[in-house]
Amino acid sequence: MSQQKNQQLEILRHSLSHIMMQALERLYNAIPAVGPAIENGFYHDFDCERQITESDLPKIEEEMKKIIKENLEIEKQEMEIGKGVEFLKNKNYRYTAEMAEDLKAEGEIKISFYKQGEFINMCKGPHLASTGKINSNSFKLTKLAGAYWKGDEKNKMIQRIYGVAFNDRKELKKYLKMIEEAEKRDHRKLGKELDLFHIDEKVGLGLPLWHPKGAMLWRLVEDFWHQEHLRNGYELVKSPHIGNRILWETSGHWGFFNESMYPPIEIGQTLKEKQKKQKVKESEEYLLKPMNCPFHIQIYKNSPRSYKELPMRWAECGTVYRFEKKGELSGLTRVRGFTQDDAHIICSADQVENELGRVIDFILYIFKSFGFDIGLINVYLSLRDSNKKGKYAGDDKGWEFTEKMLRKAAQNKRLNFIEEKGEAAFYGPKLDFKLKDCLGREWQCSTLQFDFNLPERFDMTFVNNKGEDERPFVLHRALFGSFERFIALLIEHYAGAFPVWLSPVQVKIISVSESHIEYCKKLAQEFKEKNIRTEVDEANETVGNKIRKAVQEKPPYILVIGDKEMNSDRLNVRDRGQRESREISKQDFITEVLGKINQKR
RNA sequence: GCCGAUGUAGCUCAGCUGGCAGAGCAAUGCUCCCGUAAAGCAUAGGCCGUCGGUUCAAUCCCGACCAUCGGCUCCA
Repeated sequence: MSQQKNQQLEILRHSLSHIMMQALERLYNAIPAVGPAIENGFYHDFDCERQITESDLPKIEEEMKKIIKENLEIEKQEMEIGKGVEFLKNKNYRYTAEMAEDLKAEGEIKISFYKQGEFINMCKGPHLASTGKINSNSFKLTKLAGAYWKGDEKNKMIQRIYGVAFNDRKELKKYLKMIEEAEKRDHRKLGKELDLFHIDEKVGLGLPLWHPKGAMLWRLVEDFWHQEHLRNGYELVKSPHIGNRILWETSGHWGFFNESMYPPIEIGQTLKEKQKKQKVKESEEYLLKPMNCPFHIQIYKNSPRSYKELPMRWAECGTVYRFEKKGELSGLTRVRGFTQDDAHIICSADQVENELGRVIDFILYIFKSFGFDIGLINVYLSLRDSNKKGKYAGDDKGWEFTEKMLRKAAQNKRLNFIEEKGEAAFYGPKLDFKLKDCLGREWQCSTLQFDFNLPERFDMTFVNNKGEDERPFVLHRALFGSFERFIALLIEHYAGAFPVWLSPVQVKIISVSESHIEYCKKLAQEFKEKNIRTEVDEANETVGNKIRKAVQEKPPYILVIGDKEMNSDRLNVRDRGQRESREISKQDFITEVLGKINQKR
């Protein structure tokens, strides 16, 4: 779509948001808060005594259509800011009034209002010329939500209604159909259908259990990860799941990360002693690790280091635990125990630039290997919000330097990134790569974090070529982010139809009748010895039914084995996505499958 | 954690205004021995998310809690 058309659509959506607000005011005397255009539609926040429910949406839509039909002219008016604030206060538009006051505090002199019929509110605009410009069939109110005023959970929660909007009914229908299709790719749905994983209440929320096929998928991803890291000059390290409180106090997690950490485990007695309520003799507190970095740093500190050893690139698939709020948990994309494909690069100041570049290249290579086009990935440079200094460790100078270096690295690699204030980690700025799930929600996967704080806190040093102690930098980076999240996005990306090298079952063999089962098993064994993952369906069912079930499991190849195959070296292959089968010699088939396995890029 | 919706068999879902809980698939057994998207018969499977309340009687009405889903906040 052209940029101009996009802008027009954005204006239409924004105007619709005002129309919805007008309807809400007419029907329920609601007080407006913010109401922007968003991707595919709009929303409007409002405060209202009545709790709006789903059953109210048709009525609101109807009122909106009435406003469209009234064809009210939308006019812009300007006011001196003091007068504007007064005006809004008189209307009891307390949220908009507060925003106007904020603008005033920032030194704004004038503010603009948009008026349509009896409805008038402060707004930057632009808007359509009149409400009648909108096609009544081109929008739909989709969902209700609560939202904190100004996005701060300390503030009051007000109500929000989302809508989707397009130029006409056809586009709207197309979009709704697309969403319906996308929902079929949902990893939570496919995880069940393909028997990959489940989350068990008895085990705990946000702690997924991987079934054999899911665990195989994980293993394949991890094997690839491992191989590529060795090729890229990394070494592996390994660390435990819990660490002494002192470690976390040193790292700063004890103070800066305590909202996301599980409370400590008291050590100094057994469970049995605790159950008997015996007194603890010597108590130590251990914490489940929310990050791997302090362990890697302790490995570094285990012996004196020389500049000749740098850079060190230490990687670990480390399982970490974070106590996420219940309402934030979601399938595999947001869990409480997850495995990061973590690595720490410890280097000197003059090596930083090169190392940052190498990591960016590695990230892009990994995405490409799993079929994610760079165009699908949103890149963010997450910076400190210098107004909220309590949230961050370290001095201004360090932040300025690291932010500058990271920005430069991203620019050098020609990344199309967006800068976001207030999104940095507590110990440094980061470059985040986010993928969209089937419903268009963004999830951070790769991250490259530039840390100048932990080296300080842990007093990391190396001896430079002048024989002096020097402080290294630490780059934290994850390519997948977490296996759980990345695999979730992989499942959705491929809609469960994984490329041959990633398929948990590559070849599904179906026996025509009882007499062929033995041969099928023999064939399967032969494939397995060639490292082709094979499964036989020997059920007492018709071929048609077994085909049907096999197709639902989405293996790349289905073989139907009967007399014909048993008495020759030919195989009958049905490729995924094809309704027609083909014939091929066994040898050629094996060569073909092995070729596909090696084809991963 | 907050706002809203939802919760019936392993899965997908029926179940009207309160009156003994239903189907298909899957499972198990038997029959059939079959060539590219559902063979036949039979059996088993339920604390209707949990706990309270109202009622002669609750899957159904009310309340609390738990979980899931969509948002908010937070985040890999």
